[in-house]
Amino acid sequence: MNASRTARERVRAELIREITDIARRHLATDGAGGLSLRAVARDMGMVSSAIYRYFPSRDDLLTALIIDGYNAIGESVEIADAGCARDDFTGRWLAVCHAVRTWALDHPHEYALLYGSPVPGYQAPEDTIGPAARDVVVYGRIISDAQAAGRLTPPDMCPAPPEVLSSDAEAVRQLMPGVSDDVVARGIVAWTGLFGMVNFELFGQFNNVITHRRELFEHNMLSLASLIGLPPTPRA
Amino acid sequence: MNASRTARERVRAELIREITDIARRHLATDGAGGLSLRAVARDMGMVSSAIYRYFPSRDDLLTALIIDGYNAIGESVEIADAGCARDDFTGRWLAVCHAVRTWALDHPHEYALLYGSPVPGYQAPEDTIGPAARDVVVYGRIISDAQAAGRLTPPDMCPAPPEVLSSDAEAVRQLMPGVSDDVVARGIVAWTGLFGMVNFELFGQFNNVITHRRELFEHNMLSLASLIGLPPTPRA
DNA sequence: GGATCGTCAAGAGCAGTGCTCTCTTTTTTT
DNA sequence: AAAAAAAGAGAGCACTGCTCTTGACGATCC
Repeated sequence: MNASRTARERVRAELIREITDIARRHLATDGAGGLSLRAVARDMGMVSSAIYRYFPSRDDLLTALIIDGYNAIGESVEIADAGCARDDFTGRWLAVCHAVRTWALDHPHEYALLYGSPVPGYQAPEDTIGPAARDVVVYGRIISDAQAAGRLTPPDMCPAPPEVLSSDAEAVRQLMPGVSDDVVARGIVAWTGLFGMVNFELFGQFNNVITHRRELFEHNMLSLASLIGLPPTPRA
Repeated sequence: MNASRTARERVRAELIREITDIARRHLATDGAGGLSLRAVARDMGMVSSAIYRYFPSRDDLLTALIIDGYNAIGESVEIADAGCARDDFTGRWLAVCHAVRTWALDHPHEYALLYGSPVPGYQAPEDTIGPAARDVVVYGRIISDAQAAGRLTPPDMCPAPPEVLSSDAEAVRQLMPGVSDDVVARGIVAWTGLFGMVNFELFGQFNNVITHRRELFEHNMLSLASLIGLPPTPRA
């Protein structure tokens, strides 16, 4: 009985996979707002109402795509980090930055779904916060590793973070154990700066202004690396 | 004839204003995707097709809202900057940062329209690039003023920007005359970092993680200020 | 083996959307 | 006053998300 039930379940799982695949294709071409259950159903040779057997609502389909997206960019970041020498902290940071940017440029609509404005009327459920952390976990490990190796020497040029931020810093420190509140704050600057750059490039703020985007991006990521206190050059 | 013609035109202008006002209210509550011409028409006691006399398409209405939004945030930034002592460069930078953040928090959906993911199927026309620059013009003037006053001393901690970026730097330098390529690049880091922070806060990336958001924001903006080379403390 | 029950596809239908057309009314111009 | 321009009203098209009912298929139990 277990086998037979699994047979059904397997068909179901396969259909769910096919639906999300087609939906992702639609997402890539038309964006989140253009994602239509009926169109997906048409592509599958199904009638629209049948889709609702698998996804109770359009938002549930979106949620599935969002989780997949977080996992995809997270995996991409993990692979990029894994391809670097463990003690090349700046290189690992740069690799992570380029992985984020490249993935974003390759999947603009999916990226917009993850890091752009929330889809109107859609509220991200709790299921998304786990996979959402995959990329930042990698980032935290880089900082933490550099700190442990004694290679983190942030330039002192601005006041330490105010006392009131210590509880927040403590929360973030779970991702990057062993670093000071100051480094936590700098880490947030760099991380948000990374996504700020990607957002500007992807959402059109650089149009008609910046042409050598990859070079500017890399240079700016190096600036942020030095703000964190990472060694000035990769492989140094 | 001029007066009579103006009479009609005045009614027309008034109606356009009323449409955009109602549309903005809908935008504030339902977001860009929930903006419905029919709903706006209903609120005005009009029939839906009549709206098309004033805005040929939903996208044109969106464009009007976007231009208004850029002007609103730009004006907000201008006022914030104008409220500071001219030689308090770090204070002016901080004021601009807070103006952007406050406006974003007060008008989240409008902000998302400007700096979030592009609305699906909507392509921003050229009309939007003028007003879009209002805030960054203020920013550029702060940097430029600080440079002219000899108060811009960027810490040297990372390599200068590569040669290939000089043409892009030249374009950006129109906003901040008199500064080096290095400062231009740092300026872009800070500017994108500002919006990166606001995006993270507004789009939910800080949920369940950061609680003292204003304090963290201000501290991080000070970090970025020191990266640019602005004096470490306001009013110094 | 046959009855039963859960799962699924199909279709009709509801309320809503952007947008286009035609027709009538109102206002301006001549 | 007549002609012309502008605006409102309404019907209609194609589309959307979603719900409900109907009928068929397949696994399960006696």
